[in-house]
Amino acid sequence: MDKNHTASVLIDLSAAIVSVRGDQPVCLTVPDVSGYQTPGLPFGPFYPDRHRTMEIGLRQWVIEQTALDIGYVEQLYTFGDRGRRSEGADNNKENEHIVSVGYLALSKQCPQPDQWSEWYKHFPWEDWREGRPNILNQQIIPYLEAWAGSDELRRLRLQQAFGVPDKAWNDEFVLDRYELMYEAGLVWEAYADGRQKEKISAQNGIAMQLDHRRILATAMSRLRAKLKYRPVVFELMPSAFTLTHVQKTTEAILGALLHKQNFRRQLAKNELVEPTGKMSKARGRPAELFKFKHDESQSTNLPGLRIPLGKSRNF
Amino acid sequence: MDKNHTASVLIDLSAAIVSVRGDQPVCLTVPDVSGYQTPGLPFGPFYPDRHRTMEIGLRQWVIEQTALDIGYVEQLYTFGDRGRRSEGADNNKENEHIVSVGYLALSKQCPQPDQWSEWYKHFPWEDWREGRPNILNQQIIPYLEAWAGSDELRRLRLQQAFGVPDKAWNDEFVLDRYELMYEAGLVWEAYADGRQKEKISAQNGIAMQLDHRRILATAMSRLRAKLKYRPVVFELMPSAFTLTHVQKTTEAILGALLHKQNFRRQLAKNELVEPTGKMSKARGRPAELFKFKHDESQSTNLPGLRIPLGKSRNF
DNA sequence: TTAATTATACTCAATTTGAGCATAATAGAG
DNA sequence: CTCTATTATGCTCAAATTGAGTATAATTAA
Repeated sequence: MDKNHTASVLIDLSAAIVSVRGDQPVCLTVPDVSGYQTPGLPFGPFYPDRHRTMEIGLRQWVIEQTALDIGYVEQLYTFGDRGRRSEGADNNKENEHIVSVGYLALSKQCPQPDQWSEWYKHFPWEDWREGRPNILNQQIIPYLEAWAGSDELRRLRLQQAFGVPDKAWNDEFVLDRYELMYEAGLVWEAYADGRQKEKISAQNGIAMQLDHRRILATAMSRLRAKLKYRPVVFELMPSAFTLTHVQKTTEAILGALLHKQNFRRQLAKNELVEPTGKMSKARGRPAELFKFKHDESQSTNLPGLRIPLGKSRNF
Repeated sequence: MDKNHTASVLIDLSAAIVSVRGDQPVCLTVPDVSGYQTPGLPFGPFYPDRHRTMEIGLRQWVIEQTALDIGYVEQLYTFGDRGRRSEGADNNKENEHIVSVGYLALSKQCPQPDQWSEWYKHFPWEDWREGRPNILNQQIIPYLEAWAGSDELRRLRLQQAFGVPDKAWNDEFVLDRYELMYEAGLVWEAYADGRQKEKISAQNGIAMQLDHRRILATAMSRLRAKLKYRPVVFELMPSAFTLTHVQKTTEAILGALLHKQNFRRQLAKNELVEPTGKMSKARGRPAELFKFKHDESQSTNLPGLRIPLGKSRNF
């Protein structure tokens, strides 16, 4: 190993801080700084001699910058290739390289509505709650088909990620779909990174700064997967809630509708909730209010919801 | 954010390169350098201006140093806290901080037997193929019970990780168990890091350098989990194999025995293998030789083995 | 030729899933 | 006060999957 190469880097801790507002999953964003109208994920530097672990460092700047109470935090992925980042007018001395460590954090509340951006504005093809999104057949699939042409490998990846022509849609493959669209030049970021010469015509969702939409896609994939075997939904719920509320929150994240009675059966079987004795009042028959049965410390290792793995989700 | 703190770090890419030799999962290790008799995982520095992504950087030094053909590579976790590392006599200028990015890599072969270390020498409590390991009841559990005392939180974590007293053993919680043992001062690394004053008497598995045993535990957890829903076993198999061979390999990684007929039914149902027409010859009735049905490019997104999630595994 | 060994086909009860109907409890309209 | 819209919840039932076998086949080694 020769030493003619620099190995010193700066570390950014980027966070996809997720919450659910009404029936929409949202993500904390910071306003545009680059001149484009693209929001970004919040991030802060990691100071290794100030914080013992990166997670502590992350929690620190989240508290300082947002005053949010984030309970659940999970490391997503470490990206060594940030594309255009290092050319910018940042405060890094002499064009130093930046590695970004992406985190997923869950928040029960989302105050200051304008700072939270809805997932499906950035990924309109991922919300199947009202049937197959039109943007797929009208925009995305035809473009991707053309891009694949007769390339066998590309067609296989297309089939895997988007289920075309005959396979089922898998809600967990958010990242795969985004990366395929990036490679095919179907998202703005591909143009911004110089992979694509012409600016694309269609707005395939609102773009984000740097690789932030990729980090969000990673967060969505991970959260959708985790939901099915660990009880993380409750990190997004208030202390007391109705079963329907849990279901609506789950459906928002999955971008798909679930069978009501079967959903409740899973909750009951796994003993994830217990009644508070109180009732909610709204339109219709009042619903019982429940609370999550277990404390934070062990919540990550509990069974989860056992949601069907993607059958019957092909419309 | 003040700037009185340094933010510049060096990046190590550490790899748990896993293979299976006979009926034992093994991991590539490098000999001791620190004077203790503890092996370590191989690692190399990341040069951000030489390699576009960290995975490329990793593959590069693996090829240079080991000449191994690693197909499957997956990022595990990025650790910001390496304990004793920065005090060492390393070649980093002025005590620079090191962040280590852990990777899991799978190799079909493992030449040079002395360089590969068996998993269960480092984690003897994780191999349940011949029943519940004695070391649990004779060493580990009594110590942990004493450590927990009447602390409610500690007892809960103990129950989660080790299943005591009445819950089932979950083969995926390798990391949780290791970290609990570390906190309780039951492994050598806790002593080496200065968390534990006295050197522990019992050898609870062979220790490793720095945080390498933690990285290996992360790799084991991830691989055991992944095995159940993605067909990664085939990354450890030769091009043609018998169904029994697949099962033995799976059992080695899980550290648990599986029901033969049901295992084969899963393989058949998910259409993961296809016959080659050839037969193996050994003792007993010859077995048909199969090959993995799909190419590398999509293998990560295929269904997998759907192995029971940990029932009936409490002896 | 026989025993030991390994492979594979087939069976069956228990459990889980997918999908639905039936009934209960409320608010608000008339 | 009664009816209707609305939401909650209990219950059923067929289909699929899982867990745990038994039975039989094809080899090698003695």
